[in-house]
Amino acid sequence: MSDFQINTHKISSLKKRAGFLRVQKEGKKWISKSFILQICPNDNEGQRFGLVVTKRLYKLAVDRNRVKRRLREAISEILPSKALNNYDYVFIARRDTISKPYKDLQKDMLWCLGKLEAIERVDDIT
RNA sequence: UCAGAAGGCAGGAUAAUCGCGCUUUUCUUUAUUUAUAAAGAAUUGUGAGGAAAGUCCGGGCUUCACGAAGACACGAUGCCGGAUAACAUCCGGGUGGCGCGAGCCAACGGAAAGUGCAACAGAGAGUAAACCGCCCAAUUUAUUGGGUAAGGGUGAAAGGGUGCGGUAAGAGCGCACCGCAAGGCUGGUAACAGUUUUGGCAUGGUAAACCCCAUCGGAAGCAAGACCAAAUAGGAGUGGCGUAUAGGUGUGUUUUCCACCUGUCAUUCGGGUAGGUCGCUUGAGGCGUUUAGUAAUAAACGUCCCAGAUGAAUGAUUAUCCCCUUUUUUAGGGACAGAACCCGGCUUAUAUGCCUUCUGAAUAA
Repeated sequence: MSDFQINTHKISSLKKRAGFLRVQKEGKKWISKSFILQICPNDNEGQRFGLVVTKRLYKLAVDRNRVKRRLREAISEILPSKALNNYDYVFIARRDTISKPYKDLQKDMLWCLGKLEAIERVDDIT
């Protein structure tokens, strides 16, 4: 498993409720103004991401779809090149996600990853 | 020009970079029987709505039930004719109401089958009733007995209305006109309309109160359902015999009959959760022309293929233009809102712009 494979690997999405629950229970999380990020290592299944946009947050389907698209766009730009492989990432939308400019979303994502990745690197060293 | 009425259309535009679903073609790699499957890359085409929404009706499609007779429910619809696969929809007409008008609105069958309901006021509220008044009679001159629904008063509503005659005073008591009811005739497919004869006023309202009448209605839904299939549990189908007792099933409930099952014997073999594939988009399809019809719509011909996802693609960022608000340099904003098996409707939300026809008023010719 080389670094080259990480970059070309296509990120897949979490599809089962069980996967989300596992990340929530076993993973670590960091909260930004745009969203909440939860991460958790998986069994060599590559990078996987999940999106959570509850109906309570946005009443209209149009708004929920818009939030998901913006987050997915940012994920596909950042995750494969910057984040660790063989981890599951779950993004939970917050009330401000829809009104934040796109650049702020990118910044918050890098910030969250940085905070969480730093912890993981310490584990790798030890 | 102003004020309105009816109907229809559009639902920001263009470009650049990056990206997603499905799809066309090609190439590479891997596996095996020269072809197919899987993965990756490039490439072609395409990718939300008028309401995609609410899930309120009607269908298609799918599975189950698709025995007989009887009784009792339940739900929906409700002027007439037509359109349609069907409808609670649509079109045309009738009746009633509103508006100067164009037009709009209508749960619009039955109250002489029955039951119920109506506060307060009022003498009396439904087989009418005598408080005041009017008239007659009697007498103790102020009351009693009787007649009377024309007048007053009460009320949402007082048992036909107006006028004339009539009378003690009155009264459909009689007559005329209007209304009402029943019958006839004429027009209309019909709802209904017109007209005429008779009656002599009976039958107040409420059925989105129960109800009655007529018509219609099997149930559940694509998480329907079909197939491939790790796991797990032991069963499932078919045929014969039996059918004594008892129980169960037969899709609103229930009764009777009837059938089947729970029993036993023989025989056959798969079973179906995770996951996957199909169902899944060529259809009561769109567009155009012609013909028939007042119209809804139908027919014929030509032409087009126009989302098919499944933790759910249809986007992100930037620039220019357009529109709106504004402090007119600039800044902010772009209605309602996102397909989930598919159609026909209904209902609700909807910034802004545009078009057609018609009505009323004012002015000018």
